[in-house]
Amino acid sequence: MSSRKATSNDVAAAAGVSRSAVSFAFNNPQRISVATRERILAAAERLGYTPDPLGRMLRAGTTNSIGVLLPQRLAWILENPYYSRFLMGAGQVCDQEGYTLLLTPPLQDSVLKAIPYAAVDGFVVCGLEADRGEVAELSRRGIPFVLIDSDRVPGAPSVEVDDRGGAHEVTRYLLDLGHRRLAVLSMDPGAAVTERGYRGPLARRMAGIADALAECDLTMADVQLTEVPVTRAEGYRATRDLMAGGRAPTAILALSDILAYGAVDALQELAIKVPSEVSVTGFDDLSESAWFRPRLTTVRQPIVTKGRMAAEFLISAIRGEEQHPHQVLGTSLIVRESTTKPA
Amino acid sequence: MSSRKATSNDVAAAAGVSRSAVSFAFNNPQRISVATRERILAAAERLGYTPDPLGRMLRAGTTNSIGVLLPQRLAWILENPYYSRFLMGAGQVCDQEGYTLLLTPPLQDSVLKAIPYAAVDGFVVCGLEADRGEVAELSRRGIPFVLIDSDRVPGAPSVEVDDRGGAHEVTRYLLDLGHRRLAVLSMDPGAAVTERGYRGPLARRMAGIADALAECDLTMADVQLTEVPVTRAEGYRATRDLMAGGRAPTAILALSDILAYGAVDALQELAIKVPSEVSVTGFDDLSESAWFRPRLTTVRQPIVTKGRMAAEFLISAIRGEEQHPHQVLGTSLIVRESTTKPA
DNA sequence: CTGAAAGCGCTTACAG
DNA sequence: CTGAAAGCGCTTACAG
Repeated sequence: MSSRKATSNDVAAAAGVSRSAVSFAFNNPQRISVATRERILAAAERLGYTPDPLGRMLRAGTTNSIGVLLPQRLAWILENPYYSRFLMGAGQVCDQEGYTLLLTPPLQDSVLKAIPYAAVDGFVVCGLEADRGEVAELSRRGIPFVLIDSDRVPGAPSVEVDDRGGAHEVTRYLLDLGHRRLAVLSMDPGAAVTERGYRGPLARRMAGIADALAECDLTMADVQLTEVPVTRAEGYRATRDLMAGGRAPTAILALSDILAYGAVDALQELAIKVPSEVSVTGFDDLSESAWFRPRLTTVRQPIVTKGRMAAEFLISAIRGEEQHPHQVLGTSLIVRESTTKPA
Repeated sequence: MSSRKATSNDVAAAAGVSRSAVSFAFNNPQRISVATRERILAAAERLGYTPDPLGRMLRAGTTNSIGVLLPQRLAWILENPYYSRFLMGAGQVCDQEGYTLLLTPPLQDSVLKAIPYAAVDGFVVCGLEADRGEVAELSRRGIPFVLIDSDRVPGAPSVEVDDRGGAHEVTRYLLDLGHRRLAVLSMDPGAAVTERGYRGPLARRMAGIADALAECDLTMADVQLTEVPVTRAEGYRATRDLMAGGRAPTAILALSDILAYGAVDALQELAIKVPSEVSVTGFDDLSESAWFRPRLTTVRQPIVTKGRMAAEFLISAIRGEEQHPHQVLGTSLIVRESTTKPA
């Protein structure tokens, strides 16, 4: 038993047949006689032969794998329940269609650089807020891709959510309840983005908030905006700071359920009653939000559906079927127990 | 612009050089003159050429990707926070070492079948409770692998947690508090496993519980065992049933935090106070458990570390460095607010 | 029923 | 500094 991996050549030699026969034994049994086949299989077993997937893929021109091109390192992505949900949706389709899922984080901090190294039949591209050549690189590679959580790029298929409408609806709801001292707890857009304003879903949510404020003759200057990384601990910390400040809000509008959980944690610790003293809203409607106490009022976005559709569109593009240029999914306001009129 | 993807051949022809030169232009610039290089790059740009990753990988004999061989469909795996944590640990290492992560679910319901189709340099194998030839197939493929959450297989490297010790400790803790009417809320081991008793981590946890019971002259027959799929809703449902039964427990020992959350949900809905009327314990110590109300008493297992170690061991094996045959990580009982003496 | 050949796309010794 | 050749491992028309 040599240490080198056995190839179809070795098996062919051992069984006294050609490489074609070996391949047929594995992939096309009816093309060779039973006797030959058994001889080949026995030799393969003895040598510990297994067809090399890379050779197969190169030959077939297909990997049966779809890539998820991620905007951040894996450790951060997988910490975020939003991405778990999204990947679950994409995973459903992979399960169904027999694809594996390649998680592709930036290479040397560059999404662009990761593109040419992934052995996949297509990409779902996540959170590409500012296109820094990624779309061009993707087209150059000549494999299909679908954008999600991005700004719209002409000619690039995408699956989006009506973030603007969702943010408008929840803001309007709080305003209609009578709240005027609003705090917005937003996700940190990251250093790169600030120079030219918001991008992607966050920009749309901000616009939605502004829309609603304008309807009540208010502007963004009338709300307290805090931007933090999306973790429960950061939501907690930010809320403690907020409540310690001069003009405490009567409602906290979080742009993520995770941040809303942290906000409630902080308020409870400060013995401030939710919702009677301060209302709190989230965004996403993660499954925990229905179990959370108080049950969280939030904007539901169909995260799993988004993942599912993105993967479905991608796979039909891979198969050369119909093209789906853009798809916008609706949101809905889920009113539960964490909101009420201001005291 | 033809629809066929450009290859290094096309670029070579367009630039009037050999394919070697094209390769050098991309991978080894100093081997050719600046002028030639620029001519080649210009041609590549014009033709939209990008080196094909599959050709490159086949040649190099390396994919820069590690596979995670999963025991269930992606949709189920990604629904389970346990796996998110585990993948986060593995992801940390991938980030650091520049690997991508290929999620490889069973193919046609067979873990075995998925093995030869994944273009990876090695596998982390999860939850292989009963070895049905997977280990042999893995060895045959001739790439390194590390087992997680498995029974020990001779010669197969693994990273484990001291499930038995953890289960012993929490059971003993409840017993020492004075609880004698215990209900154990366990994960459903799946149809295949029951015939020959428990396997893997679940078997070890059961053994740990039995150890502790024996120390108080009790046996498994003295506890109420319920087995359900690991979701909060199932934990909730099972607990409602439990409390409706004849001899309601004074303590519920859940073998997963998720199930413990569901148990508390049910108790709260039944207006049964936790912990004063019924104590509840979990297993895992997910990050939410510290935020949960009442803060959950649970067995902490180092899930992220497990993922990290598995990936580290795998990568050093891929690099032909030292071998790490078996590693057992400790657990610890985290006592919080969900447990107290029986009423 | 079986084999020799071509080719998927790439890179790296080897000559010149 | 540059090119022709070999080869990574596979499969599938094409002959026989």
